[in-house]
Amino acid sequence: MTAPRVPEKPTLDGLENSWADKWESAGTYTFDRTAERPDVFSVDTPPPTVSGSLHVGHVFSYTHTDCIARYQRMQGKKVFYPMGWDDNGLPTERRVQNYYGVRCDPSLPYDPNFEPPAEPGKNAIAISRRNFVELCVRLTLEDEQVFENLWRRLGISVDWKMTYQTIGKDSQAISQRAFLRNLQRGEAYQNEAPTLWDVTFRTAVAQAELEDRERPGAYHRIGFNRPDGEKVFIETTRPELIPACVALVAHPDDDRYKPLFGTTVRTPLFDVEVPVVAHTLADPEKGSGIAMICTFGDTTDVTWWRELQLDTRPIMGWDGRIISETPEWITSELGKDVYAALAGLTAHSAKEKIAELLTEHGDLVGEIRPITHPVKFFEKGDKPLEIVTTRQWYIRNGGRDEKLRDELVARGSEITWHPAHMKVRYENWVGGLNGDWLISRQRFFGVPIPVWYALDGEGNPIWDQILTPDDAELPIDPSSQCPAGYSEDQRGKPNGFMGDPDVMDTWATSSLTPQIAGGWTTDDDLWKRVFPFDVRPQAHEIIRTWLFSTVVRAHFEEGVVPWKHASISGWILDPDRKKMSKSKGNVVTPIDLLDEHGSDGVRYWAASGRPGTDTAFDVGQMKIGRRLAMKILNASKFTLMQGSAPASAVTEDIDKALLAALADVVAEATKAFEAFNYTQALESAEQFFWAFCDDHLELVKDRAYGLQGDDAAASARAALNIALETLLKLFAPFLPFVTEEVWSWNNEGSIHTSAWPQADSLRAFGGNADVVAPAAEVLSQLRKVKSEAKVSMKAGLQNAVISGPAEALELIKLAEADLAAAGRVEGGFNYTVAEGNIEVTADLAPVTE
RNA sequence: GGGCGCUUAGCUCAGUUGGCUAGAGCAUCUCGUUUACACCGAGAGGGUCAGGGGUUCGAGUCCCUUAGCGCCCA
Repeated sequence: MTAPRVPEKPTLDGLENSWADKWESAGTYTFDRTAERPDVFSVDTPPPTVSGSLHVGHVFSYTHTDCIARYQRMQGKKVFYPMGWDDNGLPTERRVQNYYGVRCDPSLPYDPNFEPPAEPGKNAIAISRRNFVELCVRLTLEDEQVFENLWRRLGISVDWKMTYQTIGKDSQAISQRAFLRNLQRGEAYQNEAPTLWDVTFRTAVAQAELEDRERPGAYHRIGFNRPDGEKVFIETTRPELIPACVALVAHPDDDRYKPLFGTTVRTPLFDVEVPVVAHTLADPEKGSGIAMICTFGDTTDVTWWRELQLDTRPIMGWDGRIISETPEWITSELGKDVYAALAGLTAHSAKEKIAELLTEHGDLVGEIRPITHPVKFFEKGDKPLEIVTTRQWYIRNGGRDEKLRDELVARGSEITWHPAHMKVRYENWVGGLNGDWLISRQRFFGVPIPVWYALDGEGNPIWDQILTPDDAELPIDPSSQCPAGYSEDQRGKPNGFMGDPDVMDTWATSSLTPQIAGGWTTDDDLWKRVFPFDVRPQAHEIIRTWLFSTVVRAHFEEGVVPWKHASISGWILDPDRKKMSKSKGNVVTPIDLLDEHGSDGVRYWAASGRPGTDTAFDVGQMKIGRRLAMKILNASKFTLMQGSAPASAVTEDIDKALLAALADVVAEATKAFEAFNYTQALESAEQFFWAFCDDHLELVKDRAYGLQGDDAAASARAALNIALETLLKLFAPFLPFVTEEVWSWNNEGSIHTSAWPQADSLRAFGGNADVVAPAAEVLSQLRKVKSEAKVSMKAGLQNAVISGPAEALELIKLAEADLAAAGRVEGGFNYTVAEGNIEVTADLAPVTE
C-alpha cells in the first residue's frame, strides 16, 4: 500500500467544485443500464417548478433523498436517479410575461424575427402563441441550468445524463398517449359541468389552485313570494344571481322554515317558481337562516344542486358578464325587462343595478349590511372566481365512483409511508373526493389535449365524435395539425373538424413522472428495469395532488402502485415558526448558504430534519455540520499519519472493544437507513465519532506512537484505520465532499461507490463493546480532577484509585495501560470494589522541573 | 366544524416495545495555547417533560381531558 497523501493543512474550501467535476468526468453516479430490477434502486425525483426561484426548501428536501440514494448505492444497488424539470403550465407563463414584458395573443401571426427587449417595458408586448411558447422554452432552459448548477454544487448524486422536462417532446408524447389510453378505456371523459372559472384568464381552475381572500361584501335582505301572499326573506351577498335561483334552502331542523319545506315560492322581479328545500349545510345562524341556491354562486350551491338534483339556470358568461340572451325560464314581462337591464353587465355592475330595481319594487328591505367574508380566488388571479358551466375533460379518480375510490384508498396501503402517519392524509383526501379530476385548462403553454372533433353541416362540433391521432404521431398539436382523413383547409368548416383548444393541467403530466423518467413506451428495456419505482420523495402538501394523481395513473395503466415507498419531507420554518416564503421576505438564497457554510455543512443541517417534520431554518446547525466536516479532516489526518497495519494486528482488548462498539453503530445506522430514517443514521455515526475523537484517539495516542512496543502500536494503528474507514463510509451519504476528499488520500476510486460497512465483519474481531463506556468514564473523571484543579490536561496524577462494581473494574483493567498513559497517571491505578457508580480519585503529581 | 401533527434546558431537537438519577448540540460560566484539530480541547451550571386526571410496582412514553401552536380539508 502506498503511503497516504495527507495534506499539511487540510481544508474544506473548494472541495465542492473540484469533486463535482471529478464525479462528472468519472461517471460516478451514472446509472448502470445492465442492472436487473432487483438490483436497482429507482427514485421518482420531484421535478422542481422552474420558475426561477431557488428556495432553501429545495435544498432541504432534495438532500434527504440524496442521502437515501447514496446509502443505497453503497449497498450495491444500481441507483436510478434522474432529474426532471417542471416547466409546464401557468407558473412558467407568468414568469415569461414578467421577465420579458410580453403577453400572449393567440390571434396574432408568428413573427420569426421577434426578439424580446432587454428590459421589460411598461406595457406588455402582445406576441403570437408560437412566439410566446418559444420564449417559455428559452427561459426555462436558462432556469434549468441555474438549478442544475445548484444541485451539482450541493452534491445531489443524480445521473445528469437522465434529465427530462415536463414540456419536452417525450413528456408530451407520454402525457398524450396516457390520456388517449385513458380515453379508450373510458377513464377519461368530457362533460359539461359547473367549473370554477377565472374570468380574467378565462380558464378553468382546479381546487389545488384556489385561495380564499377576505373581501368586502354586503347582505341584501330580499323577499321571496309565498303562494299565500306572505314573504320569505333571504339575505344574500349576490342579488345579481336571483335570475339564476333554483331553490331556497334551510336547515332541516330549523323550526322557522320547517312548514315551508316542500312548498314553492316565486322569485322577486323575475317571478320564477322555485322549491323550498332542506339541507344540513344551510346554516341557521347565517343571515335569516334561509338562503337562495343559484347556479352557481359558490361551491356550496354546486353541492346543493348536485345532492338535491335541482334545475340548472346559468346566467354567468365565461367573460364574467351576465349572458345577453334572456333565458327561457324567465317568462314574465317584468322579468324579461329586468333581465334585459342586467344583460352584458359584469357581476359588480349587475349587483348595483338589481339592488336599485329591487328597491324600486319593494323587494329589498332594510339597510344593505356591509360585511367582510372569504371569497374564492384563483391564486394568480385578481377577480373573484365565478362558477360557470363548461365542457371540460375529466379523468376518473373515484370522486364519483365508490368502487374505484375504495380501490384507490387500498392502493395507499400498498405504499410504505415515511413517516407512517402521512398515509392518513392520503386516505382522508381520497375518501373525501366528491368529483372527478378536471384536467383541461384554457391556457397556451402546456401539453395539448390530443383530440379533434368532427363538425356538422352547420360547422358546430359534434362533441361525441372525437377524432384521435395515431400513436406514432405523438406528440401532436391539434391546433396546427389535422386529423387523419381531413385536410387543413377543412379546419373550422362545415363537415370539417376543429382541434380541442385546451391544454392539460400540469398535474396531468406530472402524474406521469415515473413513466416519463422510466421510459414507458419509449424505452421498454429501461422501463422494466426501474418500474415500479422504489421511492417517491415529496412534500406533504401535494399528497392530494401529485402523489394521488400518480397513483391514479399507475392504477389505470399498470394496475400497481407506482412506488414501494413514499418519503414525505416537511417545511422549512423561519425563526418565528412560520413557513418560509418569498412574500415574507425571509428567504435566503441557497447558493449564498453553500458559499458560507459549505455544502457539507448545509447538508448536515438538512439531514438533521427528520422525515416529514417541519424544521427550523438554523444556520447554527450548518456551522455544526461544518465543524463536523472539519473534525473529520483533522481526525483522518491524525489517523492516517500513524501509519497502517493489517487487520490481523488488532490484538489489544480496547482496540477490539472499539470495533465491537462500532459494529453496533453500523447496525443502527443500517437499520435506520433501511427505514428511510437518515437523521437517525447520521446521529448514530456522529455520536460515535465524537466519542472516538475525544476518548479513543486520546486513549491510544501514546500506544500508536509506539511508546508501548511495536505490536501494541500495530494493534492501535490497524484498529484506527478500520474505524476511520468505517466512519467515513457512515458519513459519506451526508457529507459527500469531505468524506470523498479524505478517502482520496489513500484510496483509488470513489467512497460513494465503495461497499457499505458490515457490522459482522467488525464483530469478527471478538471485542467486548462493554469496555468502551467504563473506560471513557474513568478518562472523563481523570480529566475532571485536572479541570477542577485548573491545571493543564498534560499535568501528571498519582495515587489514582478507581472504585466501582467488580465487573466494571474488570472491564476497566482491560484498558489500564492506555488509561494511565492518556491520564498521565504515575504508578498506575488502585482498585476498590464498591457498590454504585464508578468513582475515580487522584492527586496531582508534584511538578518536577 | 372534521382530520393529522406538535408542546421536553435560554435556543434547536433526541428520547425505540413504559424501566436506574430525562439526554445531545448551540448558547452561558470556569479552565486549558497538549505537535490531528483555536473552524480546538476539558469541566460545570441549567428541565414541575404545556396543565389536569387516570391505568401501572413504575409514565416524557399508554388512556381521557383542557389549553396553545402548525398544517391539511370543509
